[in-house]
Amino acid sequence: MTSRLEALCVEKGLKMTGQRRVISQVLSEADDHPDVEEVHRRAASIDPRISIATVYRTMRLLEDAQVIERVDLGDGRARYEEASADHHHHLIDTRTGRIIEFASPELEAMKERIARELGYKIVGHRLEIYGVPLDEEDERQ
Amino acid sequence: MTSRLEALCVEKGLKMTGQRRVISQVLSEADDHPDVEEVHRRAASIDPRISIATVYRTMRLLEDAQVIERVDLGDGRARYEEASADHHHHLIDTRTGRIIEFASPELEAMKERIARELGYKIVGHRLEIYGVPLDEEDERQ
DNA sequence: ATCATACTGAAAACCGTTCGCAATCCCAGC
DNA sequence: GCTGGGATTGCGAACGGTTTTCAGTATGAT
Ligand SMILES: [Mn+2]
Ligand SMILES: [Mn+2]
Ligand SMILES: [Zn+2]
Ligand SMILES: [Zn+2]
Repeated sequence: MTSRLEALCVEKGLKMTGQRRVISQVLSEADDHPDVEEVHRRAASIDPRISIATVYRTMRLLEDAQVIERVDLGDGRARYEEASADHHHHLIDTRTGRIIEFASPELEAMKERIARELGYKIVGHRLEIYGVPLDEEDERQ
Repeated sequence: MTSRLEALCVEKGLKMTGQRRVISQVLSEADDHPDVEEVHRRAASIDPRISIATVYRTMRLLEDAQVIERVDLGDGRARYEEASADHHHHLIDTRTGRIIEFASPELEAMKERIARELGYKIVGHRLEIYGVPLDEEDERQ
């Protein structure tokens, strides 16, 4: 079965190896924001011969090919998600680690305006919100 | 001469050593966003006996005491600035590395509103904009 | 001044990530 | 189908920023 990301890779002319096929499948099936170790864990459960070095290399390859996107959530490691047409940001529940995605055209417009007023054209940006559920806000850590 | 940050440290009850005094002075005089190595370089030019390990330890101490704030600008290392009453964000010129500070109450309010709508109370957030000067936007890398 | 305690410097450990290298794989061309 | 050569892999070593360990030193309350 050829996965969504595998098709994308072929389309972009990348050489398809067994490892890349497995990693593409793992990423196609993921609906979260796994880090490299987690991708490796999932890939290894399909084919245990895959090394972590290859996962690192493949993530970079796929990122460069714009098949996936790197997400920096402030914990020391890189997380990834499938590249998608709809740009969004993340709200991280600091109690549970749960990640909620959100998009806000108004916010994007405002950020655009701020940059323009400073004399700049935006080439990239980053926004994350860390929060706790409203109904638990008075609970002790 | 006791620096602004040194006074703050004393106020917070931190034991004042020669090293902490020098690092406090360096940070008081800084008007940029130095990383640990840069702080160490500046501190060592005042007292060459200061080790980088002590700078790392002191930065963490001052951060925990909320005397300074850690800034993550996406290059792999931590940068710091004096903690100040006025919250702000950074626009990074990707051509020169120049950092421009900005604040936007509207943007803060919007972010507050987004979190509330998702059922969350904000405990922290991060926003950086990467850009190039408007009048150079068509120049090649 | 004394002394317990906190702090320091130097080196080692750490952690996520990249690299060097020899062995292996992929696939375009036959 | 088979083959050859360039790309890819697995492994371990190296990397860069940061933290820790530990023996020696400085601090500040008494
Ligand atoms: Mn996402
Ligand atoms: Mn700043
Ligand atoms: Zn955005
Ligand atoms: Zn803000």
